[in-house]
Amino acid sequence: MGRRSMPGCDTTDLGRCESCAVRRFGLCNALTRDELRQIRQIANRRVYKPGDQILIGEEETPFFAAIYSGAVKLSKILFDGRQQVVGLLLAPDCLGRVFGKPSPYFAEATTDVELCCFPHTAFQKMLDDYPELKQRLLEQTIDELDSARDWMVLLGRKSAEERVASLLLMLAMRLRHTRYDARGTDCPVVLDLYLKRHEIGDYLGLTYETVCRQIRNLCEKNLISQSGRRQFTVPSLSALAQAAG
Amino acid sequence: MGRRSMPGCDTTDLGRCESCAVRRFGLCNALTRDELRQIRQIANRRVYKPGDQILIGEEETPFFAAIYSGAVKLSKILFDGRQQVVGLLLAPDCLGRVFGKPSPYFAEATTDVELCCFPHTAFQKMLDDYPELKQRLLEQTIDELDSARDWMVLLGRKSAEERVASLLLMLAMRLRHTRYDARGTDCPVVLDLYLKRHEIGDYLGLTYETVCRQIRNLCEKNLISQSGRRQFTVPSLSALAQAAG
DNA sequence: CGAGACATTGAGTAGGTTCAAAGACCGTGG
DNA sequence: CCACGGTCTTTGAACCTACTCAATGTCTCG
Repeated sequence: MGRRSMPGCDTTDLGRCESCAVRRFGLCNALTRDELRQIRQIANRRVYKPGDQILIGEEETPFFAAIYSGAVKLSKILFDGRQQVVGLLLAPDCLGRVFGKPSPYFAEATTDVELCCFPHTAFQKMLDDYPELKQRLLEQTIDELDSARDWMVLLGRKSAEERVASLLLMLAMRLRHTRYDARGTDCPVVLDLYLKRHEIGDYLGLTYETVCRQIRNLCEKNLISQSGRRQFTVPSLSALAQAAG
Repeated sequence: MGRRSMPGCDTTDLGRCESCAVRRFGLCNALTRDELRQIRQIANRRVYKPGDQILIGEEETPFFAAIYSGAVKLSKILFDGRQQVVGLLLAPDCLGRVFGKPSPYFAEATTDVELCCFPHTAFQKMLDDYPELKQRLLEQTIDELDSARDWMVLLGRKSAEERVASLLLMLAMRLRHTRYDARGTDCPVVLDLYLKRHEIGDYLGLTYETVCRQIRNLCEKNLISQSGRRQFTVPSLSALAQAAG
């Protein structure tokens, strides 16, 4: 597994909060201007390249972080190497444990990633001081739980084709949501899949060969088209949703 | 699906908090005596029989509840009837949505169940007034998220035999934990599976026939023995853990 | 241009499903 | 108390989806 470069780590420079997805849709949305100014003080920025390990299963978590940009793959690995991706974290999501406990997951950057990291004790203090923040964290955790359970349905009960369709649909929906492209509900969506075929397989509980074949299937049915190896166009979300179960 | 009897509903009578699992290990553990006295006031008790629907997908949740006794099956159903159980809730667990949003799950009693129910607004006020309580709720939600992700590994990557072994292991561990049977780590455990074969299948992403066959397998390997149709004895947890992956 | 990683495609196989039938258990009522 | 009906469970045989193994193709980056 790629550990190509050491994760960079530099401090400050966060006048960027204004345009940040975490501020607009995520955790920091629960903060007033003053509180935001305060959380900036304890935050520091880290950047990663595709393939970098951000967290290593069972090791002490060094921080709690919000994702500023990029995509992070969260996974668990069985003793014999079988792997299951348990989450794909994008822009306004959070990463790591709140209370400093070791996180039982591996987290790997699948694109260039920028994190906004908070040291545990300082962040815990923020949580205690600002109930809105803790409330927001609770809500986000509940949403994550819902997604995890949706994925359980996918893994337990859906066919290979439905799984691939579901993944593309999920990403398309997310994209539409954070971009606020609320044009007519059913216009074409172009989306980038930041994952290799192998990783898609580990996310969907399939082998990569099966993923290939099912992508071809969906193309032949005109439910999607490939504009690049990892870029797809979805002509109709509702048609895709049909195929996703 | 069984809707055999109307759920009963009576009020008060909660001097039972002292011996309650929710008090000892769950939410109420975060409260002082005084605060407990207060939460009692807003609580009311509901009882259900096996097969009763407690929550119906997408309907407004009538309450937030802690489980006093019994087992509740949480599931999602696909348009064509395929079902996936996404959680099995036992004694100190909680049920329903905190903020009154509709819960996207079906909840069904699989044994006799007693719930301790809190109306939304009153409970939300408790949460706002007692940060410890909210903290506890957050921690429990994180634990649930971890379990859900463990289940994703099971559904995505484990064989039928490993799945059945994992389920029994999980229940045995839970049982040992709440009963505080900390005798030598590896003594025999007797456990009741409150689920029919069909429900086990829906939990493990298998058909009930496969569940049957795998139970037989495990018996033949002496990893478990059946003492009743739904009661099993696990001679060695560590041996079972081996088989569970 | 070549090497390596990633993706695609094909053929054969296996684990789990489906379909079918028989057996065990439980509560009910004669 | 036993017989009956329904539900749940067990077992068998055929089938199918997704996996495995293997070869070929394509992209990227030095």
